[in-house]
Amino acid sequence: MNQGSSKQQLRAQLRETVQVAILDAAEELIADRGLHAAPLAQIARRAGVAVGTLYNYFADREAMIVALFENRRAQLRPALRTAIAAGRDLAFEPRLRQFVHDVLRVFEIHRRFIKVVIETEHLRLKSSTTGQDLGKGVEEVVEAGVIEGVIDRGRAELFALTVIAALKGIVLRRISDGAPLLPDAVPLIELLLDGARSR
Amino acid sequence: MNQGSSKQQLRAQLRETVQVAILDAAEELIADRGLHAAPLAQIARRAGVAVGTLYNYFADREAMIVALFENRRAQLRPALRTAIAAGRDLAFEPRLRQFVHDVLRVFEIHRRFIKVVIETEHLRLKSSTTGQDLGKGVEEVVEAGVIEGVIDRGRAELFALTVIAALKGIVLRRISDGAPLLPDAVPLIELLLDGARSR
Amino acid sequence: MNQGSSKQQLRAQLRETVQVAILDAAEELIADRGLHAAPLAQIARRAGVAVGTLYNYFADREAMIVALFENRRAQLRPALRTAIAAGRDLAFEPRLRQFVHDVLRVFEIHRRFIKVVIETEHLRLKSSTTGQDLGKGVEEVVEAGVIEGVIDRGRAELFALTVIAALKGIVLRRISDGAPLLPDAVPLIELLLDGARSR
Amino acid sequence: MNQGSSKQQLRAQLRETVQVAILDAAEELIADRGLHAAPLAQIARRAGVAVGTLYNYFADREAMIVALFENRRAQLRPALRTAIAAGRDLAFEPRLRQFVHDVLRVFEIHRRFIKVVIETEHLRLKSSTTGQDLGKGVEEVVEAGVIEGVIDRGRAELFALTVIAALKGIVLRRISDGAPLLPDAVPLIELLLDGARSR
DNA sequence: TATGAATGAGCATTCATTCAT
DNA sequence: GATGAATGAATGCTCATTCAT
Repeated sequence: MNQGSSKQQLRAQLRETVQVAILDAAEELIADRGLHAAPLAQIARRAGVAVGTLYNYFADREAMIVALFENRRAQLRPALRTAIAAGRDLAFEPRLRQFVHDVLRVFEIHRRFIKVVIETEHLRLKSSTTGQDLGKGVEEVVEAGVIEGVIDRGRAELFALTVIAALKGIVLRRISDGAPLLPDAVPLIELLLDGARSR
Repeated sequence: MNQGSSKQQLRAQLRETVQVAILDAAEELIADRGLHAAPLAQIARRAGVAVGTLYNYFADREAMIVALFENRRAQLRPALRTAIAAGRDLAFEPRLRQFVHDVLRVFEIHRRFIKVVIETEHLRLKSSTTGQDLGKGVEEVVEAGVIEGVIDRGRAELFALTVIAALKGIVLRRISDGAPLLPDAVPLIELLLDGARSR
Repeated sequence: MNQGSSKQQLRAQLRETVQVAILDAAEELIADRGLHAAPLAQIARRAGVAVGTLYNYFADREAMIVALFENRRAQLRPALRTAIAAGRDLAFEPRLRQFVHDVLRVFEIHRRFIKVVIETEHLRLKSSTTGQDLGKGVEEVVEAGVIEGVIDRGRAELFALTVIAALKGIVLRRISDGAPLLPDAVPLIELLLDGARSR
Repeated sequence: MNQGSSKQQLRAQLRETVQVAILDAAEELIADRGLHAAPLAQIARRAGVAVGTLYNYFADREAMIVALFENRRAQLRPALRTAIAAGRDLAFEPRLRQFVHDVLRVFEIHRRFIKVVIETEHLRLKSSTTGQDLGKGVEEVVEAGVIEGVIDRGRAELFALTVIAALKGIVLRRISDGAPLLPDAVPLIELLLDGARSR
């Protein structure tokens, strides 16, 4: 077997490594201080490179942010799609359970980025579509619930909105507390399906 | 009776008028474009004063933002407190209904500022306490529900979190759609208390 | 008589003064070192203002350059137009003499800027039209010579080209030598009309 | 005879080839966009080499420019010298004709570089001596005219200046129009010797 | 007090130069 | 020698803040 790597491969790997370091640094800073408090100088320092190096990887600051969102999305989207598709054969309730569970599991892996996504949502960055991906997923599942007759069509929109908002709110809180996300999956579903009244 | 105003009073009124204009302009710009896209020059222009004038009213930009948040809070807080206090004699369910209704009514009046509050929450501005005020209110009501036995203590935190998140999410959506907030009050309460399952 | 100036007038005068200082500084630096060796920091220093101040007068560097060219042109163009119009009643030869004389007199007053114009001509700045103004003038005069029968139509273009080139070349040389421009007027005309052969 | 090339010779040839490619690329870019709009990265790309390679051939950017000017001058200068020397036995008028004709013929071959030379003349690059070479030639020829009594000594400088300026102006125009240079040789000489007046 | 011009620190970006492979 | 990524100084530009009038 060819265990060695060609010079080109080595270069490409090195490039990859540096790019990953830059995007990680950017994500970290943005998550910690916000998109507008993450100057390139700091990103470069945290990534361990010079400022000019950033421009060997991205055309400009915006392109770097776009790359960050697209890179993360490339990891998140398939998982979200799988989460949506996974329960397609299930009845509404188990499907919703499954979906929320899967979503939180994915979000857990990308905590830092999820924080960034939620906190920058109001900026309506064109490259930030993860929020929409989540929205689509919830809507699809809810629509299944409507068709199945479990959810009133008239209440579907509000329900979807609430699911999305609750997910974001809880995730944000847990992330800021350094707490895990998954434990909230089951109680949240029960709350949303059966209501808060104890029986 | 002294119907006239002393020169001092006139001065004070003028000051008040200008300050209000400045804070309104700031709020408007921040709501429209974000905290970091609201330069003092634009705020001054929109307020109809010169840049230098801003510094006769506020020590610096941050102080102006603080003043904006405190000014609005001064209007919101009493209303929120009233909303909390109002239902103190009611049972949990009607109290929650009342509370959510009152909150949305207050938020409706301050749509623009509420947008600002929610969208800047992640910046953890020390002066921004409206979110906490809301949180406190929800927690107090929920606590009443726990004491009354309607809400399980173990689920209280999640329930409170969900109520808060749902309120924020729905309010943000309605504001961005230009839709009124109040129509969501009743359905939301029903959803949260009884669950999404149609019966 | 009102010898005093209103506050506004004073402000406007001050503004004018500063703007003139900036454009002069820019012209000086560009004349000395070239358009691409005149950083805003140096222009500001030479004008005795801070860098930021430049932006109170011009939108950006390019706008400043444009303003420089337009300001100078506003002074040069009328003089060139007058130079062209002045000899309209004269026969070709005296008209050409008059024209060249007038042109050199105007150029003498704006030596520094003329240097800039000639040396930046190849950059084809949209705002730099003085070269064209001169070209138009020469062509008009030459056309009069053609109509009068003094100049062959077939040689008119080359003659115009040569007049323009000679003017630029001589002017540039005299400016770089610190010599006056006018003394060349008469000999140049004689050379161009009668040829170099001594008789 | 040794018809083959040693390894060293091959190396030297390769070096030569690459250097030529680099200088050509530099000349092309500078002619098209100007000295200050020709970054090394673009020169390298156009030459088909990596940026770092440039530094194996030239100490730095300036040295590269110097090399470009010296390389071209090495081709131009002999031709100019020949042009000057060629007419040494001729009378002034035919000598001037010959000279201008020869100069334009040489310039035709090096259009691109001549454009660069004329347009960068005001930068007074130490390495750019082609303009001086031309000047020397014109002066020598004119001096012959003075000695021969055809040109007044008092008008010699102006005549020389005008010849040089006219040559540059016409050449620049023809190059920018994509027109050939030689057709202007005869009419230009007639104009300069006999004047513009048609007889 | 109101005004708006002046200031300069901070930021994004470019590009000649260096250097490890 | 060739490569191209890394470097950081230089530059244009923004904007909160200061200050003379």
